[in-house]
Amino acid sequence: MDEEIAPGSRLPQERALMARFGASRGTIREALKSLEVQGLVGVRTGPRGGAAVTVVSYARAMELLSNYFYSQHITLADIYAVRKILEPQLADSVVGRLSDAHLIALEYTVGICAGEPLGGAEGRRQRIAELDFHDVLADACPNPVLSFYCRFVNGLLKNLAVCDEIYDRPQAELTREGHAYHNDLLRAFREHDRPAARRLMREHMAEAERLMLSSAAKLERRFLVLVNAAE
Amino acid sequence: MDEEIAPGSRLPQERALMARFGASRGTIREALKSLEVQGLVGVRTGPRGGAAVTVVSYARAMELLSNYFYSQHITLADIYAVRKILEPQLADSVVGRLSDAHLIALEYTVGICAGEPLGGAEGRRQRIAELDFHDVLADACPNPVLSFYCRFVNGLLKNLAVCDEIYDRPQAELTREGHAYHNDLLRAFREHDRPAARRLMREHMAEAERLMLSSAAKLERRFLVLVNAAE
DNA sequence: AGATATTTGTTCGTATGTATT
DNA sequence: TAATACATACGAACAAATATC
Repeated sequence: MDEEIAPGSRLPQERALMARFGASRGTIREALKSLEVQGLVGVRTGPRGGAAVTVVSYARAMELLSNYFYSQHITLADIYAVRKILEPQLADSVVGRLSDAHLIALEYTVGICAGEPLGGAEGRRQRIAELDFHDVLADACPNPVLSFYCRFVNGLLKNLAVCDEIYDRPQAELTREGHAYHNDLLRAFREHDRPAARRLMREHMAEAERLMLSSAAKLERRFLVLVNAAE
Repeated sequence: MDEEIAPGSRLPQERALMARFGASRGTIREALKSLEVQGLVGVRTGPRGGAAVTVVSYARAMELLSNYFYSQHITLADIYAVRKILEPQLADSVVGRLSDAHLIALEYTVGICAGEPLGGAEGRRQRIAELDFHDVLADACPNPVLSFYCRFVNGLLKNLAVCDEIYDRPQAELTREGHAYHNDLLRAFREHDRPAARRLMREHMAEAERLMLSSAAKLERRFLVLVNAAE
């Protein structure tokens, strides 16, 4: 029973499925398409092709769940209300569990954010790298639910329209504060200092929330000025 | 632009889509199937039928995300690590925001769990009602991310195999404690007592975690005894 | 490297079922 | 009840991709 749904195991080819279910090609293909969209199977052409059971990837889960949130109005305050409580728990959970590869990946993202605060496309790369730091932690987290929840909010911050506008302009304080906190967190992880990791992350999130909300408010005011000027 | 993706707006019929994209019926239908599985459109037959844009429902999002977690090994400890931090925040966020309908729904679930602790199918209904209490809170939560995160872990607790085994046997302490906490929470919500709501929920989750982990450990021991006896 | 066989991908024409009017 | 409009399903054929020899 378990072997039947083991990743990598292959489904019968279309012709066999047609015979098995007494359905036409089109119907079988629609069913396979459904499974494919859900990320449950992958389909290849050619000899030894066909549908094979796959593990649903994080990327696919993220895409599908994003569709749900598309119709919900999400604010920066909503996101940070969640991050403020999840991220300290995440930091706690990875203490003593970071491999050398994880530490190198963390260092790499810190390095990208080391220089001067930048705007435009370069600044955006800095912001993404900051979020990648947190993605690495989620990657090392042994709790699958906590890990997904954290990565998903990171994804929201990478894609949200409001954030794009903020990321477009240089964020001096945000960049400096973020870099300092990530450095301190890295040290805490190296020294297996669980209380410090938790505390630093809590402060980091509180500061990030403050600065992001402040930037968003500035943009809002600029927008209102433009609207008033147009009237 | 916005009106084009407004829920309820209808897509061109299949024949029109065939002309628009220069594709055959089968190809168009596979594309529509993809959108349908993602919960983005609903398709009806008959006159005034065809594909219409829909809002992705919570139920669909839950199903699709469940596929992702199917391949991840989730423990009760994982779930409660998340619930312990999310639910107090949820309780806080709904203070002063519960409608009469919400309060009635909460009362209803509390009523189901009022009697003697039961096992089997009846006991399972009690456990589900306990989780429905938390679902109502999520329903009233103004933060879409927090709301979904809480409801999803509730869904995990409703479906997890380990939980089914626990729910099958009468859980005296779990039932009594849960009923008491839900009653106290209800009072805190009525009195708009934010600190009390947060504190009660924190204690409630800590107790629930303790009792659930203890029950799971008992089942584990019983299982081991059976295995040893069989050898 | 190239020919070949295998399997999915796409198309067309047609027939059937179903909901609205 | 009958007519209409639309999705749903079928089957045969051809095109494209890909592994194997």
